[in-house]
Amino acid sequence: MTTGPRFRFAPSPTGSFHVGGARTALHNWALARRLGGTFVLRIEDTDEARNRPEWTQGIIDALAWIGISADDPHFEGPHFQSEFADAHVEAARRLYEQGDAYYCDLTGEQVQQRAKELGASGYDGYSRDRGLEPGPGRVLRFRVPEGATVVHDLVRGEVSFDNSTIEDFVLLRGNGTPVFLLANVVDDIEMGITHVVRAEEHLPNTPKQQMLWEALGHEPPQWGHVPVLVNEQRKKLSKRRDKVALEQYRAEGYLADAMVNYLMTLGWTPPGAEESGSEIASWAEMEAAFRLHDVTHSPAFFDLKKLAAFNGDYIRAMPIEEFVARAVEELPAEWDRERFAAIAPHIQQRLVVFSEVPALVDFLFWPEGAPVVHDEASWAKAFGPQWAAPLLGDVIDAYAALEDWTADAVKGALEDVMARYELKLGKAQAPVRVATTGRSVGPPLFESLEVLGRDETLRRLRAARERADRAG
RNA sequence: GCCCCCAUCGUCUAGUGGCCUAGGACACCACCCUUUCAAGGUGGCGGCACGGGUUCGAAUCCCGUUGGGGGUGCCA
Repeated sequence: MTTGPRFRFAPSPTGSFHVGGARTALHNWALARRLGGTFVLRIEDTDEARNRPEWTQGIIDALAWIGISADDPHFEGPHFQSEFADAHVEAARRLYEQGDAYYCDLTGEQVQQRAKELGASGYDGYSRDRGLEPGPGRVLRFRVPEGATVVHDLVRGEVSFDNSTIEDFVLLRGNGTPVFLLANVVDDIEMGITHVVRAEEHLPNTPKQQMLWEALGHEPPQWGHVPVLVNEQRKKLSKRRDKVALEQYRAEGYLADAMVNYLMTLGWTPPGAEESGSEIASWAEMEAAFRLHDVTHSPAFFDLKKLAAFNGDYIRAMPIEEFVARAVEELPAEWDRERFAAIAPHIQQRLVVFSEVPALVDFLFWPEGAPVVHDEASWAKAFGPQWAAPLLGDVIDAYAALEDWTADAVKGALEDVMARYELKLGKAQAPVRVATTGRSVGPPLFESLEVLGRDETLRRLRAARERADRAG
């Protein structure tokens, strides 16, 4: 066990990694590294329905993707909650023997029934002084002491709870298994955790857990509750309604650095943002500057548009070789890599996510001689004007006669032709673009045609000319 | 219902009593550039929820209201 503060990240395996979890993991990671401490990964695997080995690997992979590497000396784990099963039972036994907990034979339904009759809000302490022994179906409940519990939170300061509003909560189920509240605390004690940084939804659990730490004879950890991430309805991001799987963003071609940078701006401002007019910051900068004290107190909307903007920025900032290497992953196997590399510099600044790559350049990879499928709206617009078809004819002649097939030459030839029609380039390029790419938007035309090659360009141009003539 | 948290442009935020006629980013709009679309440049729109205090002075401190959120399980 290392010295220094010990942070923990304790996800339960569910088959996908939540972006909100990613953010708290990042917070813990930044703190653990900056303070020379340890980031402990503990998988909360006690719910048997959620225990699958591949899910654990999924968590490790997701963490690694956002830079939290299991190979880093500050990383410890994975540990599993199930490792501490004996300690959970032992802690419960101790609490019972100390008189800090007692058994109760009421079922959940009976508790509700009583509360209803009494007009109380929850369990009323019915078995507190009944001296019940352990037994099947009997739950162990914590005897909440009188007074108040004050939680010192690194994000929000002092939060105080009147203990009379906290019911005697369950520690051990009727079947003897521990509930989250107990297991979580015992795990943290066993692992020597000093800092519990997690989402705000756990704040109401905190006084209960703090009492448990104290009853078990330990000084409670430093707490830090960061605000939750919400959707446009301002509800907590949920797996059911919202796109929350980190894996999905990764698959769509979001860059890990962009995701990390964006996530960190939620509830916190990276250093230098004000002066530079940019929230783009490296992990090293953010790690060095991150303080829980500076984290905002209110929920943050997870904004896809802003994430996209970050991603576009990061894509544009990539060295071209790196960009090509990443973009190529999106291409069908049969597409020529060299041909793609030739056009790559022209699409880099037009991307938001990498999954858009194939659709941007597909016209360069259609099988030789295949008919161009024209987008009809684009065709109608480009070939609406009277001059379009004749101009296309002249362009064909000019291209056929061209000595060099370079972007500059191709552009020059079109300019010569369009001058006779008294057209501007913006207009004149339209029929050529639609004829060769099928669409009215795309990468720069002449560079594209250079890559396409003279023969294929001419073939597509002639096919379009024929179609235009046929239409009259 | 009860407990807790929160409240600055549409969104993310800067702001910790005077530097604020409230700054930045994303989005949006306009213009410039231009080979379509982007990118880039310039400019614009737009906010301290409300009401009381405290103070010479409040976005900043206190109280209340309203509004949002979270929790309230023998889930985690």
